[in-house]
Amino acid sequence: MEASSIKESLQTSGLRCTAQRYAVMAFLTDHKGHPTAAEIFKAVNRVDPRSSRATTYNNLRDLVKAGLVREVAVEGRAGRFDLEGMRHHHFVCDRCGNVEDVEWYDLPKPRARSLGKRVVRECQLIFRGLCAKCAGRSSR
Amino acid sequence: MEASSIKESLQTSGLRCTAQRYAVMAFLTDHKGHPTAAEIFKAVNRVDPRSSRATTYNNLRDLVKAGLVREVAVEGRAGRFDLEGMRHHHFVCDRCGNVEDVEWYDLPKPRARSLGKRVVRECQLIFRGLCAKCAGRSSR
DNA sequence: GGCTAAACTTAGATATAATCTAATTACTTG
DNA sequence: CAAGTAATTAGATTATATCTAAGTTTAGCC
Repeated sequence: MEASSIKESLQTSGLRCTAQRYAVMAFLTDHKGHPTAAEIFKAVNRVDPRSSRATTYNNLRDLVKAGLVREVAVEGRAGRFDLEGMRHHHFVCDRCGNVEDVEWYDLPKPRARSLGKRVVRECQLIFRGLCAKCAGRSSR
Repeated sequence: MEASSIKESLQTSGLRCTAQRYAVMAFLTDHKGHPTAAEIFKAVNRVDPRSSRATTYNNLRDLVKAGLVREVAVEGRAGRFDLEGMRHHHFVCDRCGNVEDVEWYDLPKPRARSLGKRVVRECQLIFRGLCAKCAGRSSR
C-alpha cells in the first residue's frame, strides 16, 4: 500500500492520518509476518515521531474497529496483526505461536437464524496445530 | 457427561483421572457458558480437593492438547474453554468478550497444498462483532 | 506389599500483555 | 481566532498466564 493510499483509507474510515497512526499502517504494509503489538510498538519507535505504547495499542484497536487491520488472538500469547486486504485464512502454531497465512477459499455462511440479533463484524477461519518448522522437530 | 464417561475419556487420552483434572472436566460439563481459566480455577476451589492455579492451567492445556477441551482465544482478554463434543462454531463479542455458540455447519477443507507440511490439530470458525445484548445497547 | 520412575500437584514468584490515568498537544470547524 | 474534539504521552496499574523447585501420588513391576 502506498503512502497516499494509506492516507486515503484512514480518512475514508473517519480516522485522522496522524504520524503515529500512519506509521502503524506503513509497518504492517511492509511486514506481512503478523507482528505483535509489541513488535509494532518497537518498530514505530525507531522512526520519528515516536509513539507511546498506549497510542500504538489505541491505534491498533481503532484500525481493527475500522476494518483496516485484522487481529488474530493467540492463546496465552500476544495477539498478531495484519492488514485486511488480500483475503486469507490463518494458521496458528501451538508450539511457537507464529501465525501464517493460509490460501483463501470461500466459506458458506451460517443460517441467518443461528446468528440471531448479533451484528457480525468479521468471520475468521483459524487452523491450529504445528507449523512446518515445529512439526519437523517432532515431539521434542 | 457422566462421571464414568469423564474418567474413560481421560484414560483413553492417556491422562490420569486425578481429582483436580476430573473437577475441571466436571465443571465444563455442567457449565456450557465458555468459562475462563480463572473462573474454572475459582470454581474448582470450591470443591475438595482444591487445585492450585498452576494445576488448573496445566490441566486445561493438557485437556486441549488431548482434544477433550477447546480453547477460544479472545483479544486482550482471558481465553475461554468448552468441551469438545457437540460441534459448534463460536461468536466472540467485541464489547463484552463473551463467547457464544453458533450452530454447526460443515466447512470445506483447504487444498492439501495450501497447508503444506503443517500438522493440523483443529480448525475453528469464529465470528466477531456485537452480541445481541451489546448490539441492543447500540454504540454507547 | 515395597520399589521406582513418571505423572501430577503446589504456593507463590515472575513474566508478559494490555489498559488506564490525567495531563498535554494538535487538529478542525465555525 | 476560539472552542471543541481527537489524538498522544509516560508511566503506573491491572490482568493473564507461566515458571520454579520441591513435594506427592500413581501405575507398573518385582
